[in-house]
Amino acid sequence: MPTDKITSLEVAKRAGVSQSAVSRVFTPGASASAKTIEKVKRAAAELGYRPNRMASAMITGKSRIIGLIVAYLDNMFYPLALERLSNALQAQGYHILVFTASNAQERVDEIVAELMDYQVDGIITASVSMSGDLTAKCAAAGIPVVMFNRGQDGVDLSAVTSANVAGGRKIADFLVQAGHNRIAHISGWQGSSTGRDRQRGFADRLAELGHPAPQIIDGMYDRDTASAAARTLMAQPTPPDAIFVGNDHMAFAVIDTLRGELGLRVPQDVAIVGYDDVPTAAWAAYDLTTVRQPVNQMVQATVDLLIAKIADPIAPVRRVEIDGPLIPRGSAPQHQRTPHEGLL
Amino acid sequence: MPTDKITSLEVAKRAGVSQSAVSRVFTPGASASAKTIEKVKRAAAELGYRPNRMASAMITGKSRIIGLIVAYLDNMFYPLALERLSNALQAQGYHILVFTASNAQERVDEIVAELMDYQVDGIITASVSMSGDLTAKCAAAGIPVVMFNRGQDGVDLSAVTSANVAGGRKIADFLVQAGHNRIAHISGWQGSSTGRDRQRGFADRLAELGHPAPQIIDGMYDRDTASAAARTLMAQPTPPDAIFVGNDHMAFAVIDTLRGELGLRVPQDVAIVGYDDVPTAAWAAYDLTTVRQPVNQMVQATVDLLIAKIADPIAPVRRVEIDGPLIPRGSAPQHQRTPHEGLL
DNA sequence: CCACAGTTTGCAAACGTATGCAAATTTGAG
DNA sequence: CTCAAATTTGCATACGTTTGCAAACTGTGG
Repeated sequence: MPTDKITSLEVAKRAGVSQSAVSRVFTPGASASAKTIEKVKRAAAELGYRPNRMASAMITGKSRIIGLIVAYLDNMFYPLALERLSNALQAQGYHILVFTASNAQERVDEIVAELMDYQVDGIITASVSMSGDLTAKCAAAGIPVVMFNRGQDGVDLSAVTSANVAGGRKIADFLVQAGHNRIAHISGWQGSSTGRDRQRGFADRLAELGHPAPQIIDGMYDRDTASAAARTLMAQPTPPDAIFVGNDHMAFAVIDTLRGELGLRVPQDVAIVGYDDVPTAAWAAYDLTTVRQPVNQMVQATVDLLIAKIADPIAPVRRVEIDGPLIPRGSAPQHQRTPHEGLL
Repeated sequence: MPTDKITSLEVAKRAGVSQSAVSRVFTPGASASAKTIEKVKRAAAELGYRPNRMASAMITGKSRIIGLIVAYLDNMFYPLALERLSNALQAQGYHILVFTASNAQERVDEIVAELMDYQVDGIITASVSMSGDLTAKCAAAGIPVVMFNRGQDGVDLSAVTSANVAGGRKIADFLVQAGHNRIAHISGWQGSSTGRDRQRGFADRLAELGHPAPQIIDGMYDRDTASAAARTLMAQPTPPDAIFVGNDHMAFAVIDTLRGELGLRVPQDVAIVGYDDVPTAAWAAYDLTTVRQPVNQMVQATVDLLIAKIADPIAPVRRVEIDGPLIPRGSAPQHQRTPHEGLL
């Protein structure tokens, strides 16, 4: 082992300075003369020295690690967000420690405890909710938390989401404009703010436009549940001619079920609109009309909020909502629909 | 802040023992009397004490962090692997620190340096290659490395892959059996062992069966490149009647291009076979015949190899290949094909 | 009741870095 | 060239844990 463990002391010895000098050269805010910097950098380079982050973390309390708690990775929206978050944080000198929380609540508590063991500088939660006392614990420990793509009432945590209510409204406008009059909704999980908000915006806007309340089934953000919901909807005497599905992941399942299992045409028999605009939505097989969640902007906002809170613990809690456009594609055409009674 | 920083010393004081006793209670291998354990655990619980991992990491050199270097997350195979790896490692008390390597080689070097800063106990690389001197550096630093879903020649690193050569052969057998005689291949990136091995198994087996060498285009594991390759193949005077595409991710693009853009029928005009069996392959829109990569087994083998190497640095380097079945689906039916001259 | 082996315990010294403090050095103005 | 102000430097300590060592304690057979 030629280059096993090089400490700042060895570098100091070789550079002919004190250990503190070496430390200062590698500490951003510290003062050192140009001459010292030069000598130390040279010696460090020759020995292949790099500061030991663990030692540094212990003394400063800053690990430069961000804990990410994530539940599902099968909805492509999250892997993408993870990738972008990781890149954005790497650019700032942070890295992501991943914690997968199958789902259950008590697991989240245990996970946060583990996170604190690692002295993480901040926590990002994605597709998962934290209990109130847990957030209290984080606050007490002084760990900034930002919720990504999920809000939570009655908890003073920063959160970044897309403008879900506005998105739901856009879809209502779009479907009404396109001439649909039997409109249904397979909603996102009603236990999540995203699911509720999208549904609320959608239903409220339909009501404003004088449309009857849409039939709604909770799809639970689950493919099978969404497929079952689609079957239920279409088995009725007067099936819908348009369905807003609470996210793209479920929308794909719904389209598969309609086309493959029920022999229906999308969009001719039923128009389908999703939410997220994951890459697959643009694939020809689905060509899904959907509302885009601007991942990059959401990621940037999340990172900014977190970094700000780490730098200044007094930074205020904020709820950021980022608006995303409706992307019209083939599964729900934009133009006025020719009158057509669909199935019946 | 009620519970800010509780150290082992405070617990010791409250429990009426020495600080070392507290440490020993929380250190698996250490000895402590039942009475002491009881007292310490009680005091720790009352104060909400948890050992500081950073301090522990500094002194033992073990961080219980595994570095994961991953390039793309848009091929669903990797998010799934990440999720499974994270779960498997969490079960062993380890966690994953994510490093996204866009792709470039020099980035990987920098990333490994950063990894070493964090004193990671081990490294898993997925969809990315390490240079030889880099592996030397890791070996020198005593950091075990396991390559996931990628082999590398001339480098003594442990690697876990599926049986790619065998998989390629299975596909050759399958397509020949189904009666195809104009067989082409849009290969995985030839810079990767997976791409090369699948191609080799496929081409070798076709030759063994007395078939002419298939036409091969490198799809680079990229959707656009694969689509372009599909266009090129089908634009020929005698287009293929079956294409083996190097992974599912590209196969979806190929199917979209064939059906949407070229107006061809899959499987009637061209049969398509993929590789990976990501969840989307089972979706009705694609219903893709493919060779399954047994993610769970691959993950388990990876974790086992890594843990073994961490526990015992002398553990031998191993190459594990796990065989996966061909999953027949609609994109390339199993039964004998009725004679049919396809396009021409 | 004693000697002895086996446990358990506390003491103190690490681990590698950051940082307050005071001494030493450099800088700049007059 | 001188002196004060500003900057740089080294010393020593602290961070929270693990661990070798020797002392104290436990239980056992004679």
